[in-house]
Amino acid sequence: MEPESSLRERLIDVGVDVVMTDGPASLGLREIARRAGVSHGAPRRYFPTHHALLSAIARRGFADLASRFEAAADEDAPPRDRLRTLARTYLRYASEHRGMFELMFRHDLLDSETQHSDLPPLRESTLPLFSHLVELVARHAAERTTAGPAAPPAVAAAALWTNLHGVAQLGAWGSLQLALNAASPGAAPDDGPVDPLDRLLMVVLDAHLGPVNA
Amino acid sequence: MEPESSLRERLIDVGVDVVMTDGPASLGLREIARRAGVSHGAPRRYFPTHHALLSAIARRGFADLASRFEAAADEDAPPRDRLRTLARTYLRYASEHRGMFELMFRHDLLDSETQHSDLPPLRESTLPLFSHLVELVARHAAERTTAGPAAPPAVAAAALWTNLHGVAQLGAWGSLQLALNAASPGAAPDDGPVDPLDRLLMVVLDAHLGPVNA
DNA sequence: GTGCGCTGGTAGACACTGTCTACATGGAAC
DNA sequence: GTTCCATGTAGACAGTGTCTACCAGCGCAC
Repeated sequence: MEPESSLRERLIDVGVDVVMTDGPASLGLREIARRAGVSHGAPRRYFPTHHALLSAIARRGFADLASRFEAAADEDAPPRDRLRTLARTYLRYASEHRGMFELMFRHDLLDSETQHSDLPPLRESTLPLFSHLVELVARHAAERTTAGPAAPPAVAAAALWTNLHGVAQLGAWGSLQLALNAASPGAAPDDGPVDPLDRLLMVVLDAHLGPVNA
Repeated sequence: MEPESSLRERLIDVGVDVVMTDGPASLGLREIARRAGVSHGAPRRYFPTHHALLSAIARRGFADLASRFEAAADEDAPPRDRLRTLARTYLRYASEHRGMFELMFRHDLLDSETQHSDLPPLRESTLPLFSHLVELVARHAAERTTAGPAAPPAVAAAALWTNLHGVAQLGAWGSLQLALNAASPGAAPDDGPVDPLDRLLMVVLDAHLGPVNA
């Protein structure tokens, strides 16, 4: 029923499906072609190289993530709440779409610089998100009345962003759970009233945005 | 002159050299064997699989990093200073040994779980560092007199660690510089009196450890 | 209507990879 | 002096990404 779903889109669809279920290791060019039901040379008509196809798949991931941010945004909420849901959305995406998230930051598999049609290069995909983050952080800082030479919003936002990314990355690897369990052996794996990663997120937000009761 | 530098060690040496200069993409099994001057089947005598050899190379990286921490440690300095040099050491290592750092966290290339001789599995390589971090964070928190229900040291340390890792990762990719430049277009690439990444590090430390003048 | 060219896909070759297996070779133990 | 084992060689195998030649349709000028 889809209007002439040209092979180009079908290849990306298949790739998205593969990376979601089996991870980037299964994203071979021939494998994608096989699952799409075409010969191994067919993708070449639309993507000059393997990396180009993977980049198109990753682009879907960035677009998906951005749409989740939009869907979860509540324009009327105070900046701090908006930042919290933004952070939660980021971490949820990373943990629920582990394979895609991994691909999105595997710059050795992507053409990060070159642009293929009239789209901007992949590396700039996170820029709109980042500027949004900067704006929210700036508004939050403006509302807080604590004095002191606050860091420029861009730097503060970068600090928060890198922290979220680090949590996502190390959490996806499992190192985080390992380290936390090793450091607090008293607690059972998940007997606490709250998910340990969620507790970590609260600490992270408190660190970058100040305690909630200030 | 080396006393019977058995091929096992030589392969690791060559691998370390390769990953330092050309990155993990050039760490093919046959490529390493070629540069070591042996046939492509030789490594199999010492490493049952390609991933095992890569894991041994990554292990060198973790050991190197740990020794740098030891070398830079000043036992008598206050916890906050020690944390700062630790953070600096981490980020310096990541930026100066980009390829090795990348390999160390490419779990798809490593045998993170299995142990090969009597060594602990690779995934636990960061545990000593982390417990050290927990200890320093705890001591720092104890010295600070600000009241409030501080987070448990393990969680606070995890928050700091993930932040450092995120800075290292996104910094290595270049996204950080891109984002910061895009957000503050007034500043020339490097006209500030201080390296932008260093400034970011200061903000990160302030966020997790409290402002320096408290 | 009959060629023409072009678009979109096929199929095979090439060099390369990691793994496996059969085979040399050399030195030490008995 | 012979056997045995450790160490390395060399070839095969399936698989990869890329490149190139080919080929089936199809619209379209003439």
